[in-house]
Amino acid sequence: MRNAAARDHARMDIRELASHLGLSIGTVSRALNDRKDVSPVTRQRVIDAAQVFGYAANQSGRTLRRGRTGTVGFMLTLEHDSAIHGDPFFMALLEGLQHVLSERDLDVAVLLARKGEDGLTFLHRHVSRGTADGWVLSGTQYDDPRITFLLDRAIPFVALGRTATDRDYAWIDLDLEGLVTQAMALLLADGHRRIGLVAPPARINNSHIVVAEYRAALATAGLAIDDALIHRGDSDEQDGQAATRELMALDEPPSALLLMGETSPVGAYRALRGLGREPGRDIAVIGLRDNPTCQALSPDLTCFTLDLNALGLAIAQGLIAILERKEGHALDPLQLRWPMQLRLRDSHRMSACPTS
Amino acid sequence: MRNAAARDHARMDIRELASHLGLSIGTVSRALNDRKDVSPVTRQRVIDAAQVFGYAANQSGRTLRRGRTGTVGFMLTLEHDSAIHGDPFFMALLEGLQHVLSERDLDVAVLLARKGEDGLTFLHRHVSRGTADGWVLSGTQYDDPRITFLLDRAIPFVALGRTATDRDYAWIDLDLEGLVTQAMALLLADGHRRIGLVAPPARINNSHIVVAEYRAALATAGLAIDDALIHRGDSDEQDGQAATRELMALDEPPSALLLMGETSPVGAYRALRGLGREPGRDIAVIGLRDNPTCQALSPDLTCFTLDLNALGLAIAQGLIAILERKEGHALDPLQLRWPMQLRLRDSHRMSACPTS
DNA sequence: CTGATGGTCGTAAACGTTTACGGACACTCG
DNA sequence: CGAGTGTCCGTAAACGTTTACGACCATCAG
Repeated sequence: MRNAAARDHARMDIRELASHLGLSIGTVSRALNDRKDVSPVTRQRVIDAAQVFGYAANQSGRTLRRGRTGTVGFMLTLEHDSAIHGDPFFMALLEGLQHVLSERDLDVAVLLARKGEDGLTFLHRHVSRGTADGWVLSGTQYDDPRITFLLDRAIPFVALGRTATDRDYAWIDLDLEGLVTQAMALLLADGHRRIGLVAPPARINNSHIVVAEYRAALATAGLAIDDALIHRGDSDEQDGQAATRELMALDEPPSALLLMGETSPVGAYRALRGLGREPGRDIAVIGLRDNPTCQALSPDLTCFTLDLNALGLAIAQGLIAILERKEGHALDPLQLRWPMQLRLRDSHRMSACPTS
Repeated sequence: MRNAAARDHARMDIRELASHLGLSIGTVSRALNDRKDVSPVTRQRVIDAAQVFGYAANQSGRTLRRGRTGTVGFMLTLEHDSAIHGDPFFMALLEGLQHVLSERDLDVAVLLARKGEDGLTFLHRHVSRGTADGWVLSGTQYDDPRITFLLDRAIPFVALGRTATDRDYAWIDLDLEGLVTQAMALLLADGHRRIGLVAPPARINNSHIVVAEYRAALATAGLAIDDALIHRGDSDEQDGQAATRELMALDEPPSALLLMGETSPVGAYRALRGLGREPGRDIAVIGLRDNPTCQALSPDLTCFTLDLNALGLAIAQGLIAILERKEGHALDPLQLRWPMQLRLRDSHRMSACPTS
């Protein structure tokens, strides 16, 4: 027996709400979803009652019927691969995302891969369950099976980072080419001839881009390339420290370091001081990004700045374009290298100018 | 006409899978959900087929029927209130959470409040929609309406941080009492008599706890309390800097600083150096936590350590206990002050011992 | 007065699962 | 041989929505 008074404190039904109002569930639903075929006064009455009773349409019922969830999934594998990941204030990126998506009545859900769960398995599970209407991928690998999986199933998504595939899809990546080019130009102009590069691990796509651009910059300047000056590692603090030690132990150590990991500069500072050398005085250091961690460094780290919030906005807009495209209508996907500005601070200057 | 061949590339149905196998949907469902009344060979056949076709039960259908979502919501308001929040590596906490919940086949979804959306509105929306079976609340305020809301609706949840209510509910909070006591004992033993305190803003519950404990420590030591030495602020870098400047400008500036914000020490270092004073030499500094940001500081910051992963595990276990309790069975809720260890590094030592 | 029109609303059929129930069949035991 | 007992499976009714469809009524033109 369906009786409002007899029911306990469970969540309120649309049926219950309708009976309270003396209306049919159809009318209630139409009123709440802003559809026509409802008189203005009835509509207002329904909205008010929903407000009073704290009713909101059950997500599962609505999703089941509508065929879409109203949710965008942000996939988070808890490996510290991505450049963005380790950053606490990738929160700012989420903020930007949610800001735009809110206007379309979409929610953002950050989904966590389970312990030991492969990224593809994770995505597979959520996609076939229909957890979200669209996806934001982060931490993209050099050869990332998730991309082809989503493309094959025609699931809307935007990837944060490029991969090695030649298929067309939407991605936004940091403009690492421009970034390395700018940094190298600065160091070369300052007279540096031996520049150490600390790059991400080879499984990350960024690694290849960074190294290629580094080589190109040297070649353009007519300088020889010494592979011993190129280090690939986990792009964290520990690796930054180890890499710096390794590079400084060379017969001809570098006079400048370019560190492409978020927290690598912290380790580099530590390693340099362990060797009795002060960054910004004995050696030039350029970092990747002025994340909060690097902002704590002294002397101030010369590095690039990034408006994470704006990046989040762009991702959201790209995803919305895909979600809202018409059926047959093709769409050239968003493919954007996100520019970053070089901020000159203290760590790249040298008291004593190096001689080659 | 329901025809497998005629259907396009949409997600696979349980009906479609069943017809492929020549079984009824009931049997397929039972096989996949590990229920009895299915022969072993049939079960294996179904599982294999699901694997091959990449089938996973639609989340909405399942949730609708079962009455539970299999998801735990982690509520994230993007204000930088909480001590944990601003920390990127609150990721470690999520990792611990997911680790335990995975064993119960639960997923973690971090839900973001919309731009300008009140925390209570956000929670209200998701709870009445039935987004998750249980919730983890972070960034709890001194007087937090979310707590009473969830209690009234009998929704399972664990709060990360205490509030001012006297009702019984499950929470885990940092053991700020022990933390302040330890730090004050250390500083007092070192002969410090004027100790500056940088506390969170008054709307945060922690603020009251910290200040009370600070006062108690001074009283126990038989020292007078100078309210001018107590600063309340946003517990971020900017505020740490401003607070330090302010405290050092007093007629009798403190000889030691106790900073209860995650990134406050960064600002404090900056401010002190701006005044020509070196932390760990001219003044003693103790920070809250060795988060990645503070790990970049030099000299090394004396502060507390926290196993975020273990904290996540504890939260998950507390939540599971609530989710799995029997109907009539009462349960004394988890209420835990999480201990933190003081790590002595360099910033609390002083070359010249202060005289009162 | 009659038929058409338009505005409101109720009815019922989906959406994809899970699960209580019952049926078919094989086997065992008296 | 009959009844009882399992095992395995199919049937159908939920779960809470949205929405196509049709019914009803008032209004209005002819």
